[in-house]
Amino acid sequence: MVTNYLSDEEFSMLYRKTEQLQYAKREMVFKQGSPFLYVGFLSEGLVKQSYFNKGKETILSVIKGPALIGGANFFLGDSYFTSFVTLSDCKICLIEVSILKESILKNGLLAFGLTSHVAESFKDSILNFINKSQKQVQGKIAGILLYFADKIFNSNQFDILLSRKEISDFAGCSEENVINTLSKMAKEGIIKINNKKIDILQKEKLGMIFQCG
Amino acid sequence: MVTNYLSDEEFSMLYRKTEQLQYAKREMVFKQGSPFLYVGFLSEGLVKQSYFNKGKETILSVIKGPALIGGANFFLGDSYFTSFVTLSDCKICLIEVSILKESILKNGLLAFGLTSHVAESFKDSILNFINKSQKQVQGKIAGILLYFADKIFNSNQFDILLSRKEISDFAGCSEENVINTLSKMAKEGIIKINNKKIDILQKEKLGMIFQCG
DNA sequence: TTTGAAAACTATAATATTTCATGTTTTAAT
DNA sequence: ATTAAAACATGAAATATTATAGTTTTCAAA
Repeated sequence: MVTNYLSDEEFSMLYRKTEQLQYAKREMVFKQGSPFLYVGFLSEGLVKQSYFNKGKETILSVIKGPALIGGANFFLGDSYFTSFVTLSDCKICLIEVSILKESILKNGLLAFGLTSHVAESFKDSILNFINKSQKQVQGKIAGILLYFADKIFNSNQFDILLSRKEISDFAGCSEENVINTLSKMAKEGIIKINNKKIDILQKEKLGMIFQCG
Repeated sequence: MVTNYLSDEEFSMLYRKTEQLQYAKREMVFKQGSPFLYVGFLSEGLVKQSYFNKGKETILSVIKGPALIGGANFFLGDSYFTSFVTLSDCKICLIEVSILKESILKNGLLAFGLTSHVAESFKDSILNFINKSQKQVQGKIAGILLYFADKIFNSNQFDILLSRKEISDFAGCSEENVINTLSKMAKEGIIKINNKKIDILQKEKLGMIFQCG
């Protein structure tokens, strides 16, 4: 965690200047292209990170608190590289970039910690893309379902907070393909779907599809 | 450039410990998974960066000197995340990680410079993947050709140093699809191919294919 | 509770991509 | 110069993906 690298003084400095906010589902936290003024500490909730290009959305990741969001922009220029939108109610602290920057220049460890965090999240995104680029749609979708089950909800039964369109923007395929693939999996008894509620019935089989597909 | 952030003392320190090496075409510089001991300063030549997974190669980027290679591993663990292989004869300085690390801890600016460089190259990779995920094969291949023409060789006539298989590992499609697409473009008079030598005849058209395809 | 819009779904047709089989050319080593 | 291996090429069949269009379901506002 980033806070591990802060002295008490630095922490209270940041904390005093910090605003903790409550966000509803589907609120924009940071908008791609707008001035980079805050980094967010997502203490509770789920957020999607996406990139928009010619009206097309690509979802880079779904992030679960506690986590830092927007940190990568520290090293990328003056405006947000991607958008962050809540998928559930969230609690987020906004930390002023100018203040965090001061702390970073004084505290090499904090800088290294932040950087490592940013690099890791980049690495995750890239591994995700590599994975997708080597798989067919059913494999990608199996991967997304397993990700939600194991990394986000720690349960085989969950409410996938993304629409079918969004799942397709995450997987990198058409919406119909997502719908078809999910229906087919349901027919084969691998999952049960009830709108956005998903129940993984045969996890090993789903794992196989992810590995092979 | 990274050297901008070094004091004279630091520079000579690094320089004394540094080995400048001559690499032939198709030599491995850093191997994915091996211990991260050196960062490379590629002063001359071309290098490909790839990730291997279950025997499948994914080419992340083709890098032209002068450039830093392997820097991202600073923030990613103890072994190389990707492999780097020369595509042409190259001159590369190997810089010991332990020594660079010392300099970085002492010099916040150097740290920030290195980090920004790393973040930028991650960003490029991600944009590249996003681009590919939204395009069909002809669009991806057009993009690769334009990249070589504009970013690497500054000429519409060049020797693409990748095999058809490698182009497919870069574009994310099958080898035959690359071959077919290139042949089709040649038949339509958009490019001329003679084995690895490529001549872009109708750049606007290629640009259109890149944009639309 | 009704109603209307958005989202989810389905089937089918059209398109794109991969795979496979086969043959040719190029390259590099002897 | 010869030869084996690798790279390149081609076309056709099989498969995967997208596009189109119409239907049903869901959800929230009136």
